Amino acid sequence: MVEPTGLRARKKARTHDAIADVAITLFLAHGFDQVSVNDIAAAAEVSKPTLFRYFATKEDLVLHRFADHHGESARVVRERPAGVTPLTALHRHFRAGLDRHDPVTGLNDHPEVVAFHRLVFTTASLAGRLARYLIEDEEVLAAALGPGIEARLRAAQVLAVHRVLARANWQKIADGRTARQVHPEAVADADRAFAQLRSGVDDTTRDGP
Amino acid sequence: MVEPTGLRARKKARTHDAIADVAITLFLAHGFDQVSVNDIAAAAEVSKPTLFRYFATKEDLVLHRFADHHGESARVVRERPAGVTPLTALHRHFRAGLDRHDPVTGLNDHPEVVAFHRLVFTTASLAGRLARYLIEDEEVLAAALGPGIEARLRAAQVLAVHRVLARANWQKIADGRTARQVHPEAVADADRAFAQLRSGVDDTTRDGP
DNA sequence: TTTACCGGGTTGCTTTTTTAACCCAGTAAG
DNA sequence: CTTACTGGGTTAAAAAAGCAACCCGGTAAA
Repeated sequence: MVEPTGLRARKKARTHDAIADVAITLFLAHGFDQVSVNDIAAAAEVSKPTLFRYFATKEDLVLHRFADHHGESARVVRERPAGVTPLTALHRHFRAGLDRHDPVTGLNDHPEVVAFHRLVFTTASLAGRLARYLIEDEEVLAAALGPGIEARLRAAQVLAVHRVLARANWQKIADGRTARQVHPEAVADADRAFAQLRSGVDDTTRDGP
Repeated sequence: MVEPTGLRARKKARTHDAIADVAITLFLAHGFDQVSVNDIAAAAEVSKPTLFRYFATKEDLVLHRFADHHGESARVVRERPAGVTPLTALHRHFRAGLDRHDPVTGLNDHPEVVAFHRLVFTTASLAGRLARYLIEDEEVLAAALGPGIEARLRAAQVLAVHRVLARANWQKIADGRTARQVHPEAVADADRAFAQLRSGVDDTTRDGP
C-alpha cells in the first residue's frame, strides 16, 4: 500500500480531519440535529461543496470513524497467518483491540469517546446509517470467509458478537466504571462468546487464540 | 475600497502571512543566504510556484514588511486635513509612529524587531532591494507633492530624513537602550529635522505639528 | 393557502495550488 | 574542460477549493 506523501495528500488529509473534528465537536456540544452543515462548513472554514466532497452525507461526518474500520474483519481473515482459522484470527484481533482500548471495542473511558458513542446510539439517523455500514461489513466478511450461505451465516454471527460485546463494554463504562476495571470481564466475555461461536461453527479445528 | 471577506481572501491572507513568518523565522535563525527558497517552501508546506506567486523575489519575503508601508508618505500627504501643509502632515505622522513604537521608525526594542533590522541592514541584497523600495516611495511622494523638480527634491529630502532618523533610533537601541529611554531624544531629533526641513522648503506657512 | 425561509445536497464555472519539468547562472569535482 | 549540483525563478497541465446559484422537501408565517 503506497500512500502518497506529497503536499496534496497531506493537506487533503488535514482538511478531512479538520472538518470531521469540528463537526464532532459541534455535534457533541449541541446535538446532531441542532447543528447544520452550514454551521460546520463555516466553523471549519470550508465551503459547503468542499465539505460534501469529503463526506457524502451529514451522517458520515460522524460515522467515518467507524468507516475507518470498514472491512477490517474481512481483512483480518484474508491476511491471517497460515494455519490459523478465520475465527481464531478474529478472536485475537478483537482481544488486541481490547488490550489497546480501541474505541470500536467499546472499552474506552475517555469522556469524549463515551459521549461520542452516546451520540451515535441515541441519534436515530446515525444508528440507522451505522447499521448500513455493518451490513456492508458483513458482506465483505462473508466473501472473505468463502462462498455459500454458510459463510454469510458465520459472518453475521461474528459481527453480531462484535456488536454485542462492544455494546456491553460501552454500557458498563457509561455506568461509571473505568476501562481498566472492565477489561478482565471484557476479555472473559469475548473468550466466552468466541468459544461459543467456535463450538458452533468452527469445531473442526481447535487452536485457541 | 471594498476588500473581500470571503473564505478565499481569508485563506490567501493566511497563506501569505504563514510563508512570510516561516521565512523570517528561518532567516533570523540561520541567515538570509543560508536558507534556500526550497527550505522555506517546504517549511511553510507550500509549493515553490505558490511561494513565488505571493512574493516576487526571495528578498520580498523579508521586505514585504516595508512594502506594507509602501506609498504611505504619499497617502499621508494626499489625505491630510484641509489647512495642513504636507510637511506638517508628514511630521505628525512620523511623531505618531514614534509614539506607538512603530518598527519603521526604528524605535522598537523587541528583540525580534531589532534582529530583523540587523538582518536587513547587514545583508547586501536586502539593503539593495530596500533602496529600490525607497526610490519608488520617493516617486509617489513626489507625485503627491506636485509637479516639477521641486516636488522631487522635497520628497527626496523628506525620505532622507525618515531614513536617517530611523537608522539613528535603531542604532541607539542596538547599543542596548530601551525604546522608552530613547523616545524623548527621538522626538527631539525628529522635531529638529523637520524644523530644518521646514525652514528650508516650507517657510511660507508656519503651523507646527 | 400561498409564500417565504431553512436545511441537506448538487451543479458549473472560476480561482488557487500542486506537480513535474525546465531554464539559467554559479561553482565544485573529476 | 567537461560534468553534475545547487539555487533562484518559470511554465503548463491537472487537481482541489471556492463561489453562487440552484433543487427539493419540510415547516412556519401571512
